[in-house]
Amino acid sequence: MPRTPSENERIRRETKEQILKAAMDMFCSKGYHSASIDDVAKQAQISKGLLYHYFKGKEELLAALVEVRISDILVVMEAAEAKKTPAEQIHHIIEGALEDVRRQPEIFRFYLNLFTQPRLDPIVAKYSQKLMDEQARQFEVQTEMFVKLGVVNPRKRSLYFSSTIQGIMLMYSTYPDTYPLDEVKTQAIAEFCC
Amino acid sequence: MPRTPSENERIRRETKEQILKAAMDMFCSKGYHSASIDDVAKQAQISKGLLYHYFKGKEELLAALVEVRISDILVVMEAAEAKKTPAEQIHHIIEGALEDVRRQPEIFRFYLNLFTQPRLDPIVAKYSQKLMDEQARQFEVQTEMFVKLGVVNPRKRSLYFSSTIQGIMLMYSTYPDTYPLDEVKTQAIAEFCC
Amino acid sequence: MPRTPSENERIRRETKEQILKAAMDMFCSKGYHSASIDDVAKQAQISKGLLYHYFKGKEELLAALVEVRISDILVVMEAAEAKKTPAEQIHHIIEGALEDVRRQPEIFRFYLNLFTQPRLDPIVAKYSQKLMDEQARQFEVQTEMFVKLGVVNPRKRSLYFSSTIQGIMLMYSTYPDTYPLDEVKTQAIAEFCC
Amino acid sequence: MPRTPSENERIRRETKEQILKAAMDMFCSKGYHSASIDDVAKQAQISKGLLYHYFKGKEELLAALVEVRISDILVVMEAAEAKKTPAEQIHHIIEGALEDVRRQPEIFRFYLNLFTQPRLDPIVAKYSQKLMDEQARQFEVQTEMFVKLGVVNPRKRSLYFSSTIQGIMLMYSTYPDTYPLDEVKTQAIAEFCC
DNA sequence: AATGAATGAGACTTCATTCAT
DNA sequence: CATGAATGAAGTCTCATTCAT
Repeated sequence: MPRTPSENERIRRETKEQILKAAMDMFCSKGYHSASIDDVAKQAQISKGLLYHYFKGKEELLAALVEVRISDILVVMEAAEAKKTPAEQIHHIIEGALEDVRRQPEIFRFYLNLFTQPRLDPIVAKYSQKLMDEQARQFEVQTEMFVKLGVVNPRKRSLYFSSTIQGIMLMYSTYPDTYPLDEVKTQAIAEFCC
Repeated sequence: MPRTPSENERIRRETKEQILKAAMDMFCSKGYHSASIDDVAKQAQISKGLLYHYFKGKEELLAALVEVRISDILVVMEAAEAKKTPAEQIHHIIEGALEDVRRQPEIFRFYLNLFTQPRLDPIVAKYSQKLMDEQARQFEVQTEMFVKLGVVNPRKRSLYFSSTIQGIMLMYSTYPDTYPLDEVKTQAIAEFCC
Repeated sequence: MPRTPSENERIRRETKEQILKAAMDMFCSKGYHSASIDDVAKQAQISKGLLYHYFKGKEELLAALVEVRISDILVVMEAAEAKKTPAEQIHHIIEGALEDVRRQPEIFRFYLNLFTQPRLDPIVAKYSQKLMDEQARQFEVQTEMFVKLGVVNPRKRSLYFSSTIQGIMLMYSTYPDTYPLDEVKTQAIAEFCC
Repeated sequence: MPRTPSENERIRRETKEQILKAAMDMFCSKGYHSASIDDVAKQAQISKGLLYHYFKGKEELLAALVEVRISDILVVMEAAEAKKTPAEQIHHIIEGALEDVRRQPEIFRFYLNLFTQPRLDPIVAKYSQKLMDEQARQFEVQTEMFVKLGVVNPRKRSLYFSSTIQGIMLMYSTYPDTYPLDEVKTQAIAEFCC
């Protein structure tokens, strides 16, 4: 008795989700290169064959995860843009970024790791670039906020802001147990939100 | 007649140096996991066998490079400590860190990549930890400088300072062609050196 | 449709058997250290990868073969114990041991070779020890037979018996073409079975 | 100032001796295949290069050791032949063989290991064969003793005798700490020397 | 949709041997 | 006589991917 098409569709979606979650888990805990397809399939509790049925290969898993990451960034930025004043907008970016790294420091580490991957790595570089492109696009949006805020050199200020936030995220994800994220967040808000 | 011990010593030193340089090159351009021993040997223009004559394995190459990195960090910090006023000291740290990343952004990227490697990676974690330990030690030294500077909460300030510097280095090494390092450096000096 | 679990089970069993047979062949003809995994895989007409799919490594092949050997020894000893009189029991041990070496002198040679391997060989020693332990256990059983036989010093007699049988097996497996196994067997039976 | 020819000759002999001793040590403790040329050179406290100056390769080391073994066997057999009565002759063989294995069980193990090496092992087989040939030659000498002793079937008796002695040596070298060599020796003498 | 048996390229490493000095 | 730097073939093992069912 064959499944109905809609049921098939649901199974497909759920299984894909399950695989992506497993891939994120394994990539985070072992690294993209060290995590094997076997690891991912076992974590997702499916067979290797089925994994290949859903994703063309290891690379496509990475691609899908990067897509998710990009859309996550977009969500935060769009929510920020929806705020009325530029101060609120920047405040929202800080909150969004720092609360995200607080929730899932390993995931941030993973993307940062991707980012710092050698550009010659034939597979990884492509997706690293995608992330960089998206970040550059969001940088323009953010700079516009500093323009509205009326600072002297908005582009430079925006860059310094990004550097600081990235640095905080880097350090928190490195020392998640001891880094006083709240206090540092306050300091950042004080410096950039007026 | 055998070679004299001193000549052997010279050959050993030079070949080791050559290998380490090749290893740094390949690890930077392909990443630690993706660069093969073959790659390193070819880059160093020696046989795989000779590489193993000098280093017990791939891991020992990494260990040696990490040692070099740690001693580089130490040199900057000691030079900073030798300065008379705390403002000069912090200024020297900023200069040291940012000029280093300007000279060799890929090398900074490589160590950052090591840093963001999953802690479960059995080989890499050990050396990543070594770097973290050294950085923690240097953080204490740096905090002492902020104490002397008389800021309100020196530890918090020191942390925020480190986060900012790390963030700048991260972003510069990501966009070495467009990032206005000089201007950002000026901004950082203005913020932290008084 | 996937294969049924039972069919997979069958395939696994058969392939494993095939590999173990090939391993025994190659170990016998080239020795444990000299036979390469490639040799075994080729002999079994499978790929190296599949071999590793079934056995964790070369050592596990050896382990599996030693298990088989131990169970072979057990079978003979249990059959001997089932006999009614001690004379019959000892007679059965002689028959079992000598007919085994007659059927497969190379296999006996292989295990003897394992036995005489240096204790420091990190891999081999473990399995050599397993064989020795089992032999020691069987020696106790055998000594009990000599007790029942009523000889003066049963332990010493049992040891002398074992030495003789081992020596015969050693010499037959060394000169299988010329050694008069039947006549020597008769001599041994005459000496030990009354 | 060059050495005198005779001094050179002495150095050569001593160094060769030293190397052979080191080779025996390493082969016994690690096995012929597992012991590396480096191991032997280090044990002999000389350089690899010098070892190759004295011996063409690993195989020649084995050859030289086998020569030594053969001449050791010969010494015992000739001493036995010099005895007056056949009973004394056989007694001397027993003493010679068993005291030898008592003194150096590992060395006996090593040669037995060589003996049980697969015949296809291209290197080892040759020397294993040499040992077998010599043993066969000595077997004839020994059989003649049993002829003089007046036993019914001297050839068969001689074979049974060899098997027993070999078995005792095998078992003693396997359990040197617990095997009651003296008592078993007495038993063997009682059985074969009258 | 689903399984896991099967493959083969390529990774790390060891080691007998050669050679310049 | 003596050294140890240097080589390269061969070995063990991993893993992304394919395929029959």
